[in-house]
Amino acid sequence: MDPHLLTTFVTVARHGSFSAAAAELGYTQSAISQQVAALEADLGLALLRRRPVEPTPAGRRLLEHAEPLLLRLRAARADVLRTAAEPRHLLRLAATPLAVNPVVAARLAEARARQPRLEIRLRMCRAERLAALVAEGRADLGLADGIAAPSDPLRLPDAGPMTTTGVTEEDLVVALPAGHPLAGRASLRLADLIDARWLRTPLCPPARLRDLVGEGFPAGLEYEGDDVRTALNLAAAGHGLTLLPASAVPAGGGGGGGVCAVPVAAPRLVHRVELLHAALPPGAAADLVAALSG
Amino acid sequence: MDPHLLTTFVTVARHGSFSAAAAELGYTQSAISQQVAALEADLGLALLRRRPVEPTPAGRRLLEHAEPLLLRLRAARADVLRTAAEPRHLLRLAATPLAVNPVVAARLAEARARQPRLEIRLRMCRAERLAALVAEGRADLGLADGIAAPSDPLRLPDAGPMTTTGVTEEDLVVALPAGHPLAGRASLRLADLIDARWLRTPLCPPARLRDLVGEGFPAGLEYEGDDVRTALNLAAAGHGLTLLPASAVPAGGGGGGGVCAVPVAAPRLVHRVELLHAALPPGAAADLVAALSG
DNA sequence: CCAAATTACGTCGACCGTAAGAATC
DNA sequence: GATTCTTACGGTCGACGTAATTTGG
Repeated sequence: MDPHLLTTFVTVARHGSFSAAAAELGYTQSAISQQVAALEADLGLALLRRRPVEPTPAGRRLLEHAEPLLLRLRAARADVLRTAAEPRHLLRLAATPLAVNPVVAARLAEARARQPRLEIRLRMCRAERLAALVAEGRADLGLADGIAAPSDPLRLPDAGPMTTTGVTEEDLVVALPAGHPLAGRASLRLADLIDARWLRTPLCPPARLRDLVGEGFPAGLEYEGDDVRTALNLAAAGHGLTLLPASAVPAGGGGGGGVCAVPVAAPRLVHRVELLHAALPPGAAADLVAALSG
Repeated sequence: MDPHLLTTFVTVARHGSFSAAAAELGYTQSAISQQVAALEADLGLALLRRRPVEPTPAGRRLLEHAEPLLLRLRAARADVLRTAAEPRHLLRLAATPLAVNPVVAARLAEARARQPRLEIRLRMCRAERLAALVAEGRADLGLADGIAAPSDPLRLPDAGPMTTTGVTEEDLVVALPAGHPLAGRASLRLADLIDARWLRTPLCPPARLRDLVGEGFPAGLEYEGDDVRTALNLAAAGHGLTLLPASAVPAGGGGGGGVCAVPVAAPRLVHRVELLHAALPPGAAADLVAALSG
């Protein structure tokens, strides 16, 4: 179970070819063959079927383990090395699309006002990748958003020891087309919407939606992008409902096409933004964390 | 970052001695010294201060990563090997103290009635260790209990890809001494108890309690065991309140000393039991999982 | 001065590359 | 028969043990 052999195995499985893996890793075919053989000998069972090269059941199981394992290994290395890094003034921030709400943006501004030398590079990414980015040190700080019960932490993929801090919580609303029968309501319950069509978008993770609304709700349009205005336009046009933080839906229901935001009364849920970071690089990071935490 | 070197490093740190680690691992002092040196050279920084032997800040950080990392490595190996294991009729079950409630016990009985050859060895353990036990294959199935919002999964330490299934959810009650001012109430809110003294016991994880009740509640007695009757007796005697599943508190408020169980009305919480398992060993396991899932 | 970690050095084994040998499409 | 993986074999480098050396209490 040497990580070295594990990466080789993963690469071979991904390419479906020993020679391609050899090319990528800078080894000869022969070495790859020996490494795979060594791993199989170590475990005492076949991991790959040859010609065509594809994982056996045991191999598939190992693949499920190997990826997070290697991620955590890289994360550990990055985290330890960070303790000896020199101070930086450029902070690389990674955020999910809905994480930079007005409050977060304002706090970032405060921090920059207090620390003129502070530079921030903000990069967007999906929630699943965010923890990995931060863990591996490819981002210094992460801002993740999600739906949770009030004061409950978000469920983020575990990529090793990391600090998570709640930043904001705000009301959750359902974005309805202006003409929808429930559009005028002061609030509604998700249970009332069990038959509604939902917009499938990474803005509101489908897995979470399934938990909340129930299994097998009729799927509306699937929008693979993460632009909020596009999602709102789609919602306004009746392609499906969306769960969004209140601040993401323009007030008054005006705008282009008319969406109406109705707060979710039950279950009690909030849209939560969380800050996550591994060991902080010395420098401006600690101040920014403090500023964001409020 | 060879796991081999990592285990050596962890062992040295735990013993605070190179020679002791050498004895445990079956190496010479010299080898240990070289291994630690190799790890430090690889990372480019000191991990241990010598004489006395204790971790540097970077070393402490690495230790935080190393333990879960090595656990996951063992877990991966065990999981893959299990795919090739021969069928077993003895199932090793691990459970947290409150997980085997009447419903779970009844379902276990059903399964045994249907499968006469099925043997079950039940072993108790704390929640923190349960996921590790199952992941490493030292138990085939795990039954974990905890407090969560209705239909929300439990927060278990992540020890790799595992299947979790909800088994039961039941009401959560506060165990109050019979004479307590709130004892007669039909229900109460946790917010009402913010100033109460709580019994600190692994039966109700203190971390979770802090989340629910708030920071810095006055700590009552700390009970390190996990016997429910003892906890009830302590609660009856006024040492502090406890959150328990309804079925754990004898009805009628009678019993030895008098505790009164008052359901928790807000926040909406349940006591949840979850079944977790990695790859199922062939044999009776799948049936048992089905029986427990209801 | 003693216990304990480091360094020096020799040996053995692991791993990779070259090259020849199977196996499958 | 060509491509692709496997096996054979030799060289190199790394890892461990023995033993001498240094360091710190």
